[in-house]
Amino acid sequence: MKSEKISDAVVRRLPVYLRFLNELSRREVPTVSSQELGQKLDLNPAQIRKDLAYFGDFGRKGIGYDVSYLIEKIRQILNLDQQINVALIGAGNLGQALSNYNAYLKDNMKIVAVFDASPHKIGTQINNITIQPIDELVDTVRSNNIRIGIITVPDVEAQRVADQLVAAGIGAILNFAPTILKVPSEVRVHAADFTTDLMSLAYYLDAGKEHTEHDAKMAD
Amino acid sequence: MKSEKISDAVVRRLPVYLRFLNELSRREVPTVSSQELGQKLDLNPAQIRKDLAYFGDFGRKGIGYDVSYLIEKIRQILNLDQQINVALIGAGNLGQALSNYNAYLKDNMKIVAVFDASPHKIGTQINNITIQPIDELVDTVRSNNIRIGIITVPDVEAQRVADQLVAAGIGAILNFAPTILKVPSEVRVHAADFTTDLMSLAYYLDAGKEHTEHDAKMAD
DNA sequence: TAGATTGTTAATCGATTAACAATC
DNA sequence: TAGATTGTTAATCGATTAACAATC
Repeated sequence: MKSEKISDAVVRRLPVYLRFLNELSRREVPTVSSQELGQKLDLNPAQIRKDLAYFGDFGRKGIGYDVSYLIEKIRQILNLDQQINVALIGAGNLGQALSNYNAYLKDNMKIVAVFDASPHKIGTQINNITIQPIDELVDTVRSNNIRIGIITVPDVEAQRVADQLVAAGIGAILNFAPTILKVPSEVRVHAADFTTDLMSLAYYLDAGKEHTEHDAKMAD
Repeated sequence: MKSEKISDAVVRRLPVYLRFLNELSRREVPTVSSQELGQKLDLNPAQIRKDLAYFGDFGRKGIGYDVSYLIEKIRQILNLDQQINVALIGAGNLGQALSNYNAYLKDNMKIVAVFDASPHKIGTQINNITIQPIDELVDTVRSNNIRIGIITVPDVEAQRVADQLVAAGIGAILNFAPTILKVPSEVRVHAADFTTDLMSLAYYLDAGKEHTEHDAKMAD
């Protein structure tokens, strides 16, 4: 066990490992090598070994990694050995869709509160959770030990919601709004806006279209 | 204009620039410096200048970047000076939520077809688009010049859908299913699974909880 | 034992940042 | 002109990959 600084790139790969290990576990595969993992996950085996070695010596030379043991360890690393309570702010289409993933959010993550600004949504239920007004956000986050907030409100409201999450002592935010949130450095933010993803994908499309780069302002 | 290889990191920042530039344009701000951009977007100004300089000399020394001109240029770089047709496969909750973003997808990206496997969804409308059976995917993608596919089907079906998109000649895929898709190297895939994001965020939560690392298996 | 595979060091590769001459 | 800001080179920083001794 080192105490180097772990990079974000490493942390982002851990859930990917976990997901595949869970599948192996379901199939009752007892051990797996870094080579096998690398092949399935499109990663370099050396990278996988290095990633895991940051946190401990989980493997056995000549054998590989014990699937159940590695699952247990990664869950510990990701704090998923305890229940992590999550709040969802914004009960529009996207928010409702995400709240349905509660079932998928095994591994101890759970959306336990949903907030919305719209008066006619407040009080209604969504997946057995009663939608609360945003005024109640700070109190509810505090009293329910909510550690992560998912922002699915419109663009212009995102920063205000983030401010309230911060005020309530949130640890991390997953932001689906297309805005750069300003938060204190101890609060982790991940951008999850899919329109940005789509636009960057468009860049790679020219393969099929011959890269026609004629000078439009030639006549000058 | 260089012809170096442009890294994915650079390409992913371009839509972020574009988004903020569009806002400046709306506010009728005529020019912007790399310093201002950097401050608003939490990026190093030198990085912004370098990113843009890969594609051309868009700025003016002593002045900064002309907002409208830079918007035009970034849109060209991202192929958004033409309409990019997008298909959505999987009309569940998440798929429906995303299809509502069509309005947001200014900048010339448009979901033009929606597919689903479920017989009782086929034929119904979603945002004025008739849901088609997945059998029709290959033909529709080809005949409508669809370049990007968004996968919102369940886990186990994702690879099959990806195979069909590839067969139809798709250029890029945005994958919301928690699977590593195997596709030929000329097809670009972005993972957009939010459960993975959430799990990696959980890693950063220990700040508040004192990192209690007691050996559970001491008595041995 | 022989074969396999880890953990880790060293080498490589790539991305970010600093610094500054050029110039508007 | 003086001040501001670009484009770009060089320096730094960080992440990935190769290689291999240790060892199951």
